[in-house]
Amino acid sequence: MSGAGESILGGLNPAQRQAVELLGRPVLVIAGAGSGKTRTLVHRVAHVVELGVDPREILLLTFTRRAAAEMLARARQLNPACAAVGGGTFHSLCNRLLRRYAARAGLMPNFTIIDPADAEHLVRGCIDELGLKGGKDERFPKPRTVFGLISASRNLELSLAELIQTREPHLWPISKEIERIALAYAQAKQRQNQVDYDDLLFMAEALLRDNPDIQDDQRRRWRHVLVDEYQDTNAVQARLLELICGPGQELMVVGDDAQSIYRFRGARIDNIFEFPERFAGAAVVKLERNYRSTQPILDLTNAIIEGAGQRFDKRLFTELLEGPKPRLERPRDERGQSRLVRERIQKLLADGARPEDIAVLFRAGRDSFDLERELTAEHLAYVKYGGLKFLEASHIKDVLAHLRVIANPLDFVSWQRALMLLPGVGPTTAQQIVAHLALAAGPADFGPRLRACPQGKRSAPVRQLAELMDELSDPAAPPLDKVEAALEYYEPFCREQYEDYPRRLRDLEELPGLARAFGSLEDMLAELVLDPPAAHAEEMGGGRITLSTVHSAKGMEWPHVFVIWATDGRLPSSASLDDPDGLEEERRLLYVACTRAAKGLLLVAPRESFNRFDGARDQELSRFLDDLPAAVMESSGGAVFGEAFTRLAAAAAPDETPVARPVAAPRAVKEPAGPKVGSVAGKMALLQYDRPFPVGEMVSHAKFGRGKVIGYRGDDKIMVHFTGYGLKTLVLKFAGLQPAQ
DNA sequence: TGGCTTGTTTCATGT
DNA sequence: AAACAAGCCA
Repeated sequence: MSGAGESILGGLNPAQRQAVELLGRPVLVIAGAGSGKTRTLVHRVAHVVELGVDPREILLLTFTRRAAAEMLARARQLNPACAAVGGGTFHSLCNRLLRRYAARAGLMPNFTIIDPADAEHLVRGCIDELGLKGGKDERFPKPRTVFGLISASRNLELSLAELIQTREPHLWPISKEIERIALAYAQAKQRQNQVDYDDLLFMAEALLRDNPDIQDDQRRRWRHVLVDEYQDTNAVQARLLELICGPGQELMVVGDDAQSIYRFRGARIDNIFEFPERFAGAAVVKLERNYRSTQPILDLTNAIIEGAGQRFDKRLFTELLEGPKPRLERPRDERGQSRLVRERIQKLLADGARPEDIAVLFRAGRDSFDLERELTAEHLAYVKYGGLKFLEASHIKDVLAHLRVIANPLDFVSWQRALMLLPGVGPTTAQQIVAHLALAAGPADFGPRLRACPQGKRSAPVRQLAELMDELSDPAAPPLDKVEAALEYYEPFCREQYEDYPRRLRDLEELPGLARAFGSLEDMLAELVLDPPAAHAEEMGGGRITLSTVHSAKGMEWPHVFVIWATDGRLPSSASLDDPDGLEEERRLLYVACTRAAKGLLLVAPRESFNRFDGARDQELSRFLDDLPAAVMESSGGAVFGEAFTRLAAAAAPDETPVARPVAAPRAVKEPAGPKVGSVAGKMALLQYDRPFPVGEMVSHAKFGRGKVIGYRGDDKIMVHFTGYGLKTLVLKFAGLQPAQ
């Protein structure tokens, strides 16, 4: 065994090796971006299997199912026995627990899991039911807003009243009504045997907390627990971990506070900081050596994160010194951006890069629409992650609705959806039919009841639906057969309803392939809701460029990365500009985006964007890039600072005819042109008078020796790249720098 | 009355 | 793109 063990540990650096081998106490691994975090987790799994631990007693909790699958595949390569390791997300673990102990959790075992879109439907139903529509003039908040509050209140574990006061103060007068909706929503879920994402966590927590025998059972079941992306867990998830992991079990959590990007969903960076208190005797291991990126890329990312209030101090360093500097390009507009990115991609491909080596990252799903058009026109194949999900597309939901009512006959939301597809059936008629169906004893009863109700007697389409239900309710039929029956039934509706039906029918073709993997309809639906496949995910291996939101790109890396829309208002998103904590998260988001790059990084920030209301609007460079030292980036117009200067000059010069800007009253917009220009001018002054060492010059420091001035941060700090110590930010007043020859 | 059509509005991030 | 409101028609 020692031979194999050696080979597993062989390629690890000392810190990684320590994390892999440390047993007998809880371990917190602080893993900087690209520091071999996944490698460490995978090797630890394989290592303990080598030591003789039964792989079925190992639990690997990750942020997405995709991450779990990838890690387990890698572990299997090290040792085939790792195939039996248990892996998944907190949500999927909770799902399994709740199905197994449904009765004791107060559920029926065939409960359906609803996604936020379903939840909003339910909430809308509750608002109607309570008669809260509001009069002519007064507008009641949208279901989306109300559900957002309900979910936030649960994730942050604050009362609705508190949340409304701080987050949506204008809704304060109707907070009582919102509380009534929240209650009605909870009751509706219970009546319909449904569970939302938040319920999965809280109900599993209650199950473990209130049933010591189940908790013991879990604690005995898992000898080893490993948790990835711990910085993005929320309060319940941390408590669940405490419930599952007692003394005597081996626990390792891995995270990076600089990469926490799910605050909006209740993630607590503090879970990391509190780990040593909550798990007594914990050891902390830091992984600081970066294996992914070249030094020029790290110089940029270190500079970006420098401005954040980081608490676990890490110094990322690498030995990959060679490589081009990250570049910044400022095309005129979105089309220019798309063309530029497309051309650079074609150049990379011509130079021998593979499509799968290239990724384009962005803040929001829609930020890539124009680029997608450009890539499609040039026949460049891509996969897109994030944004609209496969499951959220209405045609997919339509088909699944028919299957969901079979799995859970109480799922009236799905009934409503299925019925409203029929010609002549709108909300009211659907409601009437549902009233008849609610009396059904089970799926086998649906067909007869549909035929017997008044609408069924009159309408041929309703009778067709009845036939489908007869077919679907056969308990012996495998999920695949049911999916195919539902697809066959739905196809004509799809052709009828959607102009772009060929694309949608192609999407639907994915379903049978997914169904094959599952033994029961319930399992299939649950997995599908918890881990929706990426849109247009066609067969792998064909070699496709990746398009991804920054969130979905977490944990991934590519040799060549493009970050598009690096402008103020997109990244940072305009929605977070007035919230300092939200803004901090935007900075980390840009950090995560840039640290995905191994060799090449290109940031693109169009100079203007167009939208229907305001016409063309000038776009400022993202504030996180604007205040960066010039030397960490190259841009086509020279240094970044030159960029700002060009802008200043352009603003001062009376431009051509004031371009067709709508005369209609502009909406109240922040950032009037004046002060912004003023601040740029202020910067120029600083450069001249307050910055004693020119960028690019060599300086010397008592402790760090010789280094090159990379740039300044604000008025009082200087950034210097020291030979042997890497990039440092020093307070000018105290640094005692001397010019060096 | 209820369903359907048309125009308007709005749109992070994701388990 | 899809949800919503308003107005039209059976």
